[in-house]
Amino acid sequence: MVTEYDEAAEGAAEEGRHIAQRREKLHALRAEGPAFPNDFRPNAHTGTLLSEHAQAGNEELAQVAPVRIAGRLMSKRIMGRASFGHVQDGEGRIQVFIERDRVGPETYERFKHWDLGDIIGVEGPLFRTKTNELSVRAENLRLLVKSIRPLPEKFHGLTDQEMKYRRRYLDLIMNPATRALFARREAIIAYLRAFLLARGFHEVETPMMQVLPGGATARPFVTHHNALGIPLYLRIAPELYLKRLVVGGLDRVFEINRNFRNEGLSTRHNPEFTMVEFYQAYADFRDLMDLTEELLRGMCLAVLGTTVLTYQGTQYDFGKPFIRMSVEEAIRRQHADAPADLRDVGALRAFMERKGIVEAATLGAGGLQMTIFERTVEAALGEPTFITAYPAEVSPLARRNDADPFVTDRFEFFVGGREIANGFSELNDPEDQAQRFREQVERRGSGDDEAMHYDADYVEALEYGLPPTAGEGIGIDRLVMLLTDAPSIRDVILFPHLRPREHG
RNA sequence: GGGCCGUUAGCUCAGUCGGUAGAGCAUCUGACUUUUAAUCAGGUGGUCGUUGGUUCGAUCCCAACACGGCCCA
Repeated sequence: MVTEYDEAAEGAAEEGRHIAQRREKLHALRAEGPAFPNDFRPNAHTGTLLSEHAQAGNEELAQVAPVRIAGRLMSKRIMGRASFGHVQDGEGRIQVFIERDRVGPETYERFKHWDLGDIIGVEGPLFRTKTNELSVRAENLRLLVKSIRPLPEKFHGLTDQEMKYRRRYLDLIMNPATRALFARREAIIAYLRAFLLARGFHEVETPMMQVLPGGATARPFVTHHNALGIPLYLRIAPELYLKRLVVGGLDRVFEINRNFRNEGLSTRHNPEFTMVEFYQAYADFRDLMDLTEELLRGMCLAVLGTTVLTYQGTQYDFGKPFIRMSVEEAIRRQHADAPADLRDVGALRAFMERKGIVEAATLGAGGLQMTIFERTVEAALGEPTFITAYPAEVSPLARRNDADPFVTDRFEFFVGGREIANGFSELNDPEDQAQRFREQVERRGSGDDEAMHYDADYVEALEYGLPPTAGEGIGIDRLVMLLTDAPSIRDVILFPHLRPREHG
């Protein structure tokens, strides 16, 4: 039986000698006065100090006013009546030099019993040591927070993947690379937001809890609203709400937020993931391909400083024009022996049998094409590539192509064999939309629990008139993986979902 | 869902061809006023993932389970 994670019980069971010793030190502190003071105000950060005084020698440093820094004690080297240590704050770490005769014997004695991980405040002038390291010569020294749990070992740090994910704070304390990765994630999202705002898009928030889950084909999470006595679904996509806003006259909208899909956990899937979706009226899927190309190229340049990125040992060039080809073209390019008629169900099934691809019996030609594409083509799409002309059968919200109604005006964007974005000219014909929903409901009836529901409220909105619009979604986590060379989606999500730990 | 690998001290790991375990760091005591994985001397610390089985005896062999990692679907 899965029991709720009992932190207190687990903590007590884990407490060994180290924690007991530190607890005793904390109890001693309590006896002396407030053990968790909050009156120390640093006036500097380590990273800034290090960069501002990178060139300064001791003569220049003598002219600089004393600094006050605060942070975690990460190393401690006691050499009799003087000691060195490193203090780490949000920007990095700086060395502090502590002399008994300067801070006084009482403070010095206390310092000797502080532990790695304790949060301290240090005040004093900057100087350079014999080995030329910029350091703070402590004049005042205070313990601000007693840490009662020991940090991971200082040299190897924290390498256990599970613990990095479960106790991300430790990962952030111990591994500067983790902090750098999430800083880059922040920069990517900031760039994206600035890019869209600069082009007149409005940032909005739409419901995360929905009466009908829609906008994508995926299984939702279900929750329950007590007062209303109804089930509510965590959204699988914001799409249908964003398009309602376009009906309402917000011609350009976007939302950056979480979606929830009830799927397995893997290096590429987290049940909640971050997407940006944006909609632009009076534009089509081609306009969005151009926009996407500009966005990603600019983002690479801004975030990486280059348009050539390396992911897991392979280079991808975002500087040259992205490849564009249709689904059918891509299948033909991959398979010299592909059927002459890629829309003939019999021919497709025969082909799949030859290739050993198993598919659901209910699929039509479009669905079969997509199965072939997903199983055999996707992984081979290395360089930045737009795949276009997706079958209408698998694109229930996309506008049909005027010349070829078998396909829709839709694209997906791939790099390194992975789907990063999905966009299309929106279906704004309410009668066609109603028909597509009916087909989805039929599919749902025959056992496809990822198929969509009939959203009458959305169809009604379309009946007021949705301007010709193009929309797109970009998976932020996968994009961040790409731009940070992260092998797992868990590396780019601060608190990825893991199976809860059982105990007892 | 399937395959492979892993789980030993707070952390990083070694090890036992079956006889209840070691190192480094951390921690504790002592020495040391420019060190930086500080150094030197001494000490403490483990139900070896869980549950069963085999055995005189299991951390080691076997099975199941749990959790994680990688690969595949």
